[in-house]
Amino acid sequence: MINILIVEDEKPISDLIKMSLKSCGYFCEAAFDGLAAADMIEKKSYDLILLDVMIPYIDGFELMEYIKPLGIPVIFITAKNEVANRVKGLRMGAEDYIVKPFEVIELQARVDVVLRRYNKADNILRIGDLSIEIKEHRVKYQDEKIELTPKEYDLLVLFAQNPNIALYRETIYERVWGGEMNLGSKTVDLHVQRLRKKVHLEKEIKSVSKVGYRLEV
Amino acid sequence: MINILIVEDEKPISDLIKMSLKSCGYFCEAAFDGLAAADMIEKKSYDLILLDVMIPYIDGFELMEYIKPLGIPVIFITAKNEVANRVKGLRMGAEDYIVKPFEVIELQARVDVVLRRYNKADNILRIGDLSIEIKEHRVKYQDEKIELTPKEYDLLVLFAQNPNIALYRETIYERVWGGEMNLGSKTVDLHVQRLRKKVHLEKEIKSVSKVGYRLEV
DNA sequence: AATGTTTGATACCATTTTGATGCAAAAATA
DNA sequence: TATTTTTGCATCAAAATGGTATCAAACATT
Repeated sequence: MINILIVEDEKPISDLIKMSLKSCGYFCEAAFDGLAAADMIEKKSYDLILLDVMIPYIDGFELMEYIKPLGIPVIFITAKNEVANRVKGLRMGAEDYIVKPFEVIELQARVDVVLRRYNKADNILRIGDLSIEIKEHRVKYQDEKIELTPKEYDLLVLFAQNPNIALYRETIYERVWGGEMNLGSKTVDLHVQRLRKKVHLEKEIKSVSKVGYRLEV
Repeated sequence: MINILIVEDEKPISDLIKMSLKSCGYFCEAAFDGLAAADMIEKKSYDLILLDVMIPYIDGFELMEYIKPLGIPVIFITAKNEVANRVKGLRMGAEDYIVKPFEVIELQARVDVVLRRYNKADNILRIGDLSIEIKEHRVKYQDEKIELTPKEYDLLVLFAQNPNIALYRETIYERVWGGEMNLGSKTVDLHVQRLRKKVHLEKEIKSVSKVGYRLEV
């Protein structure tokens, strides 16, 4: 779950952002001044911070200095006429900025881009203690690397992308191997067995009689 | 020297950009339509492309598809009322966009940010005891100079700029050699072997079965 | 032209990946 | 419960893949 902190003193704007990002599946929290924001950042690690420059107590730039060493990406929120602030923000290491008033869809696109850049957005799939890093093409079970063969990896990604859905053998074959499955082939079964063991999902990958398999999470 | 390509059909704007980036120490070239741009990109490798969407012959989005596999960052240039285009550009993988008419200083800031992000500005890349001095085009292993051939060097830089990312053989070929890889060619493998030995990254450059290679740091 | 370097094709080997087979185990069904 | 169907799993051989040595063409340098 991706955590975004919105630091913005104008409540209507803060609410608008929160709503629109929630609708993209992100979890958001709001701070209405710099002090509150600093507190929240200390307590919890966020994946992204949306930061207005003109906020009470501690301004956005000061807060930025504090955030920078943490390596959390920041998108500045600035008013239309604040070119100098925008530039300053970028030079200070902000990933991006957005100008008030903004189109919601554009905000979403920018957030997606920054998260993608930081490998936060859908790059990591999780199933319990198992994590699949897509770009890295790497699978870990509690920080311990697991070596998978290409077919096993593809199969695992397919399950991870379709949790709780019963997948027909034919569907699995088509998606992982491509093309039609020979009638009576046990290729899929075989690979499921091997995968189950390697990634400790013996319980979770259930067989569905007559159909195929389902990953339960 | 950093090379920037400006793809923009309005001459005054193109000139303005060129002048302002030159004053920042960047080397700039201009293309006034999509076709010309495609030609230039083929001939030479740029560090950054500024791309207007509305250009003759081949539009910016099409061109973007072509640039994408090359791994060259793109900043879109859009008109004020083209929100949809901006969003589309970002979703297609643009690093950023800038809205016409823009403040010169802001353009400079954005260019700097993108270059920094791609480690183009930042001169020394490090992988353990290995250091790559980009400007000097020099590689050292614990102060001892290592002689690399041009292809080996490019390959190493590609890995260094994409640590922990699994790179497909096809991607590697496109980025280092340019153009399509012949099916079944072992050119990439061969160069990876030679590079591994020369720079003592036998352990770190891992092969990813059926995919390609990943530099682990 | 002669030399050395860079590059990529080819062939070969070791290793890994793969899927077929047969049978045991489990589950579904009568 | 008995029977049938389906799934789990060990074994093994074929196929695919990556690593390596060799070699010749392309290229630059003298």
